[in-house]
Amino acid sequence: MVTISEVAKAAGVSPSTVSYVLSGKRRISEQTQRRVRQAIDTLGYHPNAGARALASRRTRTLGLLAPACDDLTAGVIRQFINAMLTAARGHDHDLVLLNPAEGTQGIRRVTVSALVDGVIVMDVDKADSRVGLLEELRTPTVIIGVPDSPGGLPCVDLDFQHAARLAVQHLAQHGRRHLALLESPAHRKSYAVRTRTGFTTMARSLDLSFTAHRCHPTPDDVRAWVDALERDHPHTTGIVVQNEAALPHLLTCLRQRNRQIPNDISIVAICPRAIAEQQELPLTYVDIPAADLGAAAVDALLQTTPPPPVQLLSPRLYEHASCSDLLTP
Amino acid sequence: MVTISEVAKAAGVSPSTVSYVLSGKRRISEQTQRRVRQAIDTLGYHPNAGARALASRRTRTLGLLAPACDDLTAGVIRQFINAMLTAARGHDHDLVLLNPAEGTQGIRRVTVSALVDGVIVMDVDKADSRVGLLEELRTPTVIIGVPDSPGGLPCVDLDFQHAARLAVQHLAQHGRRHLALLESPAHRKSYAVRTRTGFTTMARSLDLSFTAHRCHPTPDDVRAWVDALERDHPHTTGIVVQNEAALPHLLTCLRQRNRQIPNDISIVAICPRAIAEQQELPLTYVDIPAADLGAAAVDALLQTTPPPPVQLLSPRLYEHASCSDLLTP
DNA sequence: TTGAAAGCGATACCAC
DNA sequence: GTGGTATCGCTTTCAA
Repeated sequence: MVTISEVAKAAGVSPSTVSYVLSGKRRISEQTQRRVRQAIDTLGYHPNAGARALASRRTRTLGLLAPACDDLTAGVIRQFINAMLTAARGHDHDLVLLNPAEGTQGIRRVTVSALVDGVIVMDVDKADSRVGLLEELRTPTVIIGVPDSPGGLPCVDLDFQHAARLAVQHLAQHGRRHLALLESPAHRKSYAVRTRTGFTTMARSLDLSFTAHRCHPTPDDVRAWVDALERDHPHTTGIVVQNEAALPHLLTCLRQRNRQIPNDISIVAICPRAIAEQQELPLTYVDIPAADLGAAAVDALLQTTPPPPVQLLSPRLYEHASCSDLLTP
Repeated sequence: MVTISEVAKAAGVSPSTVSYVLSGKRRISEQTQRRVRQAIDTLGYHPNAGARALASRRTRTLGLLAPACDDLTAGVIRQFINAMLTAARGHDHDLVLLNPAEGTQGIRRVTVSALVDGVIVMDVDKADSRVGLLEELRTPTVIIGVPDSPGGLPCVDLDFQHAARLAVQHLAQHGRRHLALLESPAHRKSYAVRTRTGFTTMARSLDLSFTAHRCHPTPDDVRAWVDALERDHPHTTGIVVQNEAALPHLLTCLRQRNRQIPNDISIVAICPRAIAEQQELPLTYVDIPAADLGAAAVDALLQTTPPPPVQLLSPRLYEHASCSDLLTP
């Protein structure tokens, strides 16, 4: 193992000088800097993470509490994780995965054992028990999502309310006056509620009829959801899909029933672009910009300036063939 | 921050005693142990990770190099990650995510900076540049997958050759004598090759006709794949799907062409159970036991006894409606 | 512009 | 069965 002293010796300087070259916290002459960097390169020196953390009281590591889902939403989560990993590495930080199964204790452990400098919490419930603990621990924290009482913890999220409004507005502009919202079963999550709020308020204000129901992303449940829709709201001509995992099943089901998209029924999904593009037909969608959100979360955590309490990214709608105005009412 | 000395003081013992109570490397009287644990609990003590790593030269952290895919295979990857996280925590270890984008330098960095005690590498190519580096670094490593020249690095994987044989055998038993293999585009991965090998050898030995082609998991490409199949091998009555992300598109496509499953054509997928069960019909599948594989990898990394060079888990086939013998040839 | 040295908090060896 | 303490490799203050 090559240490800072060896580098110092090789460069003919003291260990502290090497340290300062690395941290940039002191002016070092060009000369010396070159010699030190030279030595670092030739010896292949990397500072010992433990020693560095011990001395500086900073670990350069972030904890990430991500949901443990294994269904189709995994793709979205994965995009978030990738984005945050890239952003963290961009700030010369590492990412350790926290186990959701350990709940609140896991967070406590990594923070009080000084394994991480901060924590990013995804997938918070509207009323989330972890929020209280995080505040109390006074560890830098960023939440992806917006719990009912963030209690001072900075939140980063897509403006789902706005996203739903965009979707409704778009459908209305294309002549759809009877809408349905296909919701995910995650009714405890704030994004679900905010989406529904945006959906209903916009539908009301445009004087549209509407209905909204949750549905598990399984073929059977989606079929049942469509059954119920056709029975109770047979005039529905537009569907907003908040439950991205249900998309393939929904499209399958509608096709089996010979419901033409967009002629018989239009669809606007609220989901990441990658998901929308994997579907069997070109979907009009409001993007969930996972990469931007992940990067924003990491930046908020690492910035020296305190981040805004709630940072809602503006949604954008991408128009494709699943909603256009071929309909002749 | 509560330190080991404070715990020691509170318990009326020396710091070393506290350390030994925690590590169990020395016999400590019941009495003392109770007092120490008591103090630990009331003070909420967790040893400082950096200090511990520095003194013990072990970080209790594992590096995980997972592929950064964001498509449907993300679900599989996520299962692996969950399994490994759980297994690692079960051994009182943490997991840091390595950035595939940093390639070989990332591995070097975390090992020489003593951020991790070992590395798990997923998604290795048949000929993978990282293998050489890992050997040279002499960091404990486990590979999930089997590169052509593991060069002494332990490998853990499903026995894909056997898995493909199971699938072929099953189709043959149900009267299918003309088979196709729907491969993923990942022809550089060893599992792809091993699957194909198992497929072809078993098909030959059972005197079946067969064909195998790669396909991107997009609706269009799958449709083209089916087109080619119907044109060049119109008698095909059984498909083995190695490309799990293409499954939904394949099922969609076959349905659109009124090809009944399993009467007209049978399907056996090689994929994790969770994927198989998300499809629109009950698939017969050979399970990729991500949880078992992940756990096996972590165990291999953390066991004191050197792991076997190549550990191939036996596949198991689960029978459902996508392959049964309703066919009357 | 640079060096010396005092910690950081745990481990594990040497004593008893 | 327990205590004292040198040590791990780095950061950062104090001094020059």
